[in-house]
Amino acid sequence: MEKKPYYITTAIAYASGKPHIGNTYEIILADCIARYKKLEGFDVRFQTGTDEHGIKVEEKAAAVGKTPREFVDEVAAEIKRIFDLVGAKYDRFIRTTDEDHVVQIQKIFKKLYEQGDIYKNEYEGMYCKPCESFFTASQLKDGKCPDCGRECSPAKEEAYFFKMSKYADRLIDHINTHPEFIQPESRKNEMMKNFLLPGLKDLCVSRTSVKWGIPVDFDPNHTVYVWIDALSNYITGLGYDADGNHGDLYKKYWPCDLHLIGKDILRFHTIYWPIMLMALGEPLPKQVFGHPWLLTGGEKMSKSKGNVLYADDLVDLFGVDAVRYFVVHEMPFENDGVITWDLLIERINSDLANVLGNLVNRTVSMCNKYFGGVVRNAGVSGDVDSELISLAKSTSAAVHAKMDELRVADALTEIFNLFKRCNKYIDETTPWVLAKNEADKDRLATVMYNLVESIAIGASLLAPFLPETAEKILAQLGTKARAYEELGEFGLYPDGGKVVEKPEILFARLEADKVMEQVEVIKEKQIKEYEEELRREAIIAGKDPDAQKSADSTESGAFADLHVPVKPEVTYDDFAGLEFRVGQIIKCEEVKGSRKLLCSQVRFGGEVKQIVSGIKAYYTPEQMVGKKVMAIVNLKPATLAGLKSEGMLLCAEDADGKLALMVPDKDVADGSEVC
RNA sequence: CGCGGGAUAGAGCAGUCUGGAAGCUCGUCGGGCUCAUAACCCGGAGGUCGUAGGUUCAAAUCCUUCUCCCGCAACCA
Repeated sequence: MEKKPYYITTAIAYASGKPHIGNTYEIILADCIARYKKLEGFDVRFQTGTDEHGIKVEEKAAAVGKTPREFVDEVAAEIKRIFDLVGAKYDRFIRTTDEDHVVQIQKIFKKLYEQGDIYKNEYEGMYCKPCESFFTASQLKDGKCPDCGRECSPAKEEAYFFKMSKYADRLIDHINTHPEFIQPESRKNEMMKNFLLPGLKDLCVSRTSVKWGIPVDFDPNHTVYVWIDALSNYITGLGYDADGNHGDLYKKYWPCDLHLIGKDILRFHTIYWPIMLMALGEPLPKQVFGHPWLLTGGEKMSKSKGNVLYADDLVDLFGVDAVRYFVVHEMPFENDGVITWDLLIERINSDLANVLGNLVNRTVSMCNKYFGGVVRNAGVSGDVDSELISLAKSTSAAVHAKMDELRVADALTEIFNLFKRCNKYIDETTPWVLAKNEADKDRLATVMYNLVESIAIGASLLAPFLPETAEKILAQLGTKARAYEELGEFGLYPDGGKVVEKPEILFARLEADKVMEQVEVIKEKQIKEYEEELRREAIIAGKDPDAQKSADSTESGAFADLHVPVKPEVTYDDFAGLEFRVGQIIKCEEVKGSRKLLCSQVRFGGEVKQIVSGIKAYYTPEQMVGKKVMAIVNLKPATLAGLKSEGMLLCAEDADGKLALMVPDKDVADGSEVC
């Protein structure tokens, strides 16, 4: 019988840096699903890879003095290394710089253009000349280029746009008639209400300002912008051909069974991607699952705090399967999951070391102790056997049910319930008591057989999730993994089989203190690397390399190199062009409908200006009133939340974005100039 | 009132759609056992299910109010 195809993909990782455990989680989850489907008898194809184009890669490469190509080669290799490290067995690791991908992207772009779905227009935004970059108004920092800090000016750029609106109704209809399309279902409403129902805007699909990307072949000034490039990997990786001469893989595996992605990019996968496919006349993926995030405690992962968790550090400390177990088990279906060192240690100790590892260990030990390692079904059953046996036989079905709903964490729990039941069975049957009485020998043999058989079933089910561990357990039991159809049966362990002489410890118990010592080392290393990175960026931003040397030699501690100027030098005239004055806040109120803004009336001598500031989180209007503050008063007025703002209050901002108003050290009259 | 999600035992979560005796894992306390990695098994304590109302014979679950978190979107001059 021909196997049914099953095609699963992850999002492709952006090749701008090393992926942390949150990114890696997705690969592990996908790998578990892929391996499980394989076990079930599907002809599985699993694709992952890297998204390598775009401005960020261009910049990062420049920061380390490399060409984009050299840079992405390195990062892609690193990402691949980490994916391999966690045991992911993908069938293709696609890179958006792969030749076959590039060719098809150009063809796809052309096809869409020729059939009128892509049209040329103008993109409007703020433009920074030195950086040759466009920014949206919201990306600007203090009205200036977020990268170099220089003035930006409104400009237009020629760009290609995709007619999203044309297909919106069809997509809405598809989503309504295919409730399983977007998972979890709660996300469906979000997409509908936020983006589809209010009306889709046409999507900008090319740039002239980004050079590192796939050129539009019929208009070489243009580069294909991220969406068409990245999303299409799911079909180009199968040999899709825009002219219709598809490869065999495409014919076999498309449409995709499951796109596994982070919840943050659900919008692109459930709106833009389906519409692109509609335009190309191809079938839509069957399901898109936006999985939640793994968070570290209440804190966000941040390199400057040294609390970013990387898969390779975790694997070093705990081993591959422990990491796989944790991330998959701890991740709930809809809400974000939490990962901390404490939780990690706790989980590994209680589930892997105590429940599973110890079970295998004590079982193998007893087999050796009582029967020289031989496992014999002597057929003397007891009352307590049936419960264990029926659980062992039904676990496979329970796992199947959970996996069908993509509840991978729950599937794992089902398997562990069987192992827990085994531990209980040992207590119920007390083999050590049976061993004392020669008359109970056959009963004892049967008990051991039931245990070995149950563990063999559990280990076979565990294989997709913890492949190494499953293999080790089966090897210790002296048997092989069961086929999927056999998992509902009990008694397949060969009568007279033999376990290994000495059980090997599967998961050693962890001592929290010792682990935390190693964690500290990792944290320090990370903070150092982060500082190194800042330093490099500072150099690129135009800092004198000689000054850099002296900073190196002073060794004046962690922060010595953190406050190097990152903006280019200015002349005194530049400075003198800015007018700062002391003003007194005479009135202040919250801006309605805004979460961050306060609107203040500030008196500068005879003049009162209205200034809107984003500091609601740090000051109440009452605290503001009466304060003498410093402000720039000749800034071009802007409109914020519908209110005119005629200046900007000066604040100190720390690394966390906390703000503190700058106030004069001594009491001075409002209106005084700051110079 | 921009959109959405969340609030359940010390910690991490399920249960909410389809009302019907508050559950799981870890931790903690007590007991049992000794084959095993101080493990395993049994039992206990611990929650007015965020607040305030409403519907109902019955509400964690349905409706309304408010508070606090978190995403996205934005307006962080």
